[in-house]
Amino acid sequence: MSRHLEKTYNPREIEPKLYEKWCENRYFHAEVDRSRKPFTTVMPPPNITGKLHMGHAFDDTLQDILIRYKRMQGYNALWIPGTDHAAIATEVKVTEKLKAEGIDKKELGREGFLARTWQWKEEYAGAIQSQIKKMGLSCDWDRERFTMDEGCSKAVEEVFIKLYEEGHIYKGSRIVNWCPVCKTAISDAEVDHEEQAGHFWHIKYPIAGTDRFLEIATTRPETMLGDTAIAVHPDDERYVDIVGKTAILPLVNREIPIVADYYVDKEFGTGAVKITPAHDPNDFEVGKRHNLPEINIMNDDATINELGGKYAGMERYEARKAIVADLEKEGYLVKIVEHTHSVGVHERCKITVEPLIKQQWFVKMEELAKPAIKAIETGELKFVPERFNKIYLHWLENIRDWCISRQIWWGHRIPAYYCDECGEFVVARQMPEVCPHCGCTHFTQDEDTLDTWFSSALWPFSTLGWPDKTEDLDYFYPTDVLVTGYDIIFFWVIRMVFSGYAHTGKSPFHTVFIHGLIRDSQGRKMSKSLGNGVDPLEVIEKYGADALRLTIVTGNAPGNDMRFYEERVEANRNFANKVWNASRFIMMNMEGKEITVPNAEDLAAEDKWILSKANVLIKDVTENMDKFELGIAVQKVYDFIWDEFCDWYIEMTKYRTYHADENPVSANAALWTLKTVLGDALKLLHPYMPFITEEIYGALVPEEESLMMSSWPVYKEERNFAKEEAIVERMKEVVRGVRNVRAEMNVAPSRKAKVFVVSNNAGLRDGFEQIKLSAAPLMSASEIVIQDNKDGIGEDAVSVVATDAVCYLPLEDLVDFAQEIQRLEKEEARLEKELARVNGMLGNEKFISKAPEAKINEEKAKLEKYTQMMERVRERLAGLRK
RNA sequence: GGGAUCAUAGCUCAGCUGGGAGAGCAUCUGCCUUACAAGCAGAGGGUCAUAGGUUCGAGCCCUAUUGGUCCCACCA
Repeated sequence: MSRHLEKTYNPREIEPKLYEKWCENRYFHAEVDRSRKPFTTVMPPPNITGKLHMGHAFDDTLQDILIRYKRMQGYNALWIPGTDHAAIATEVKVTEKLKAEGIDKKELGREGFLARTWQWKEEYAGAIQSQIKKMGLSCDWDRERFTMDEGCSKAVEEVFIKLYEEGHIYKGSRIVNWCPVCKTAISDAEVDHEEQAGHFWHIKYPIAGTDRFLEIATTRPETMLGDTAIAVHPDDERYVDIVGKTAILPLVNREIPIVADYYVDKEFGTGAVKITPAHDPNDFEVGKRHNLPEINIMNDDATINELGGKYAGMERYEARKAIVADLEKEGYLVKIVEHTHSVGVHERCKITVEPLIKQQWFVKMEELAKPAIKAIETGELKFVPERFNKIYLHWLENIRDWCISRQIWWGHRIPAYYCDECGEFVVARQMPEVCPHCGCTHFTQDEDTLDTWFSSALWPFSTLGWPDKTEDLDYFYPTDVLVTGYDIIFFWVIRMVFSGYAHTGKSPFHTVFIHGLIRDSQGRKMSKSLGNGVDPLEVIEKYGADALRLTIVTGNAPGNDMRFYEERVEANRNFANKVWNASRFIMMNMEGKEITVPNAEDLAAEDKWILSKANVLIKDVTENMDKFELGIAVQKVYDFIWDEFCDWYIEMTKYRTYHADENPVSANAALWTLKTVLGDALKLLHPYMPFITEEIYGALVPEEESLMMSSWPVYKEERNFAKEEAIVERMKEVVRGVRNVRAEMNVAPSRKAKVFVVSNNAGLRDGFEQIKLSAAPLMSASEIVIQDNKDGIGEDAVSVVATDAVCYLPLEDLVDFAQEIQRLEKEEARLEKELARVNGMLGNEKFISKAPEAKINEEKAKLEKYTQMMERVRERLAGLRK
């Protein structure tokens, strides 16, 4: 007995109810079960800085589709959810919030600030969790994690110590990207480059002991305060004689050497470069080669420090102005040239970063990168789409050391302890008791915290219990697929892969499934400042989560960006409604009936046809999903349900179900087929539209506990019905032809007419005979008469030519002869074109000799079919023209 | 400077390993046919950016060009 479905599909009511049921039954939960194969995915942990946006909805929907699919296939599917502490990003947000409350972060102190941030974390992680639930994501809530929870923190500490002990982590003074607003060092990956209009200031430096000058050009004149040399190319004839001499730094009056270095490009500018080792990464290198002093002229907030003489205390751009003015006044400024160049900005606050020399902690990357590179070559790791292999490899092959220390409070504090006496440090799990260097017993922990990506890099195994050797880790790790956007390959994917190899000896996943970004309808990135972001929750509220999910995963190629259109969500909501109503109709017909499995011979041709179609669909969809072609897969299900199943099959069952008393066996066969095919279609659709499919399935198959826990349909050889498929396809041609004629002649559907089908193919006539009652309503036929001759068909009947058959509509009083001739002439022209094409191919000797035989036979069959059709059309035309 | 990617119907985009140009939306026509007007049945609309090449056959493969987007890179 089926349960009733409500009259209208109402996602708002259904969705939360089902999600609750899934959770209550713990369907999302996975435990170690050695009898089954695991399928594991970790959710890229969203930052606790705010609500989820469309990008998350996209990313998470893709994962949910994969997880639900694999779960139905019988895998022990585990999807670990969680959130990321997002070090700097969160610290900035909390600081802003405090500021709005009139609280200065420093007043609160480290402990107080962290307490407030944990409060913030609770609030936002909760909001994120409820959003995830709204989207229907089937992640294992019993295993929800946070990058700063106890286990993850332990993993971070373990990794830091291990890498330090192995010599992969070092502390050193290097040029780092310094954010003067966040007042912390950041990694290269956190710097965005922006093209900015700027200037080249050409400045002349006097050469000591001569009356000559050396002209240089710079985009950052204020850095001259820290110049410690001028460099020229060793082979530059213009400057050969002055290498080894010194120049006088204008305004500062410091004598600086003129050195020769291959770094300088002879062709560029004047061929002479000012060297500021403390404020430029290249100059830093040059400085090392020539043992130049490093003069840091800036404070942490990018104001000039005491080494900047009269400019001390000025903000960097203020100082720039003042210096340029002074240079001009004193005659050192040669010229100013307009120049656009790329400027590094901090991705979080968009402030221009300042390269500065700082004591920081670094991860030495060269060795660690090697296995991650090899992983692609050996195929242990692959990207989908494949083109992202290159991007990944290019970055790894040119990797630089990773600056991991941050001068902020929110994050994992570096486990290094400094002796209060001698200043030496010890890297350890706990504060040491005695200093190995001086024997002192007082220590202070390093104030710095780690880059937020340091902990996310461990996510695939820290969430499974690493560094402990847990059962979970042994069973679920390595994970299978990682789904993420191309924008964080560098930040995250690469770091997970090398971390996986370094700490577990394995790649943390075998496949990285990369997707693009969601943009607004004009193709712009969704952003807060533009106010063009679309809130997934609002869309869900209006159209339901299923419609949103379907929209997100269709209509774009893997790895490409997609534009978001509300119209598309609406169209998909309409599809949901279509599925709902079709199901409702089927269940209405099933009402009160005991449906039994029919004998094969009781199945009508149309039953076999749709079963056959569904069977192929199952195979295709499974193949597509295995290749991560999720959009293609669901498009096929969509087309099948709407076109084949609803528009053809359901329509064809109406006669039999409406006249069940005439032939109960046939009616049962129809109902059974309806139920079976709908059931399979719901299964195929379930990963994409979990809510509506679960709700319907519950009513359709109440004896089963849940659709999400049911098994994925499989292709069955015995469901191939080629003969019946062919007959129904022929009948569809007839129906289309008749409909066409009626439409063109403006005959109302209410006006039923007799249809004659004439064919000299006995098998086809027999097949048509069996399905004519089912097909009649589709063409508003009062009766379909099938015969092998034209007896009883008036000369003025309109004819439609189909493969192997002609059908006639005696529409005497409705037909305009001239119009009918025109119609047939159009048909004749179409066939002529087709024949020309086929004849062209078959008449081509090269085609015959080189094309595969199957293709040739295919074309030969077409030739025969079109020739026959042409004969009939011409015959008919001749008759009409008489 | 290097690399990726895109250019297909009015709009947004599919088109898997080469084998008769597709979808959704929009437009037009006709239908309240007892599951669905969030629907049904039809129609119009494309030199697949340009030029070569490979092939029996190219939207698809190769080369070049044009135009857009993006990523990477230390050019002072």
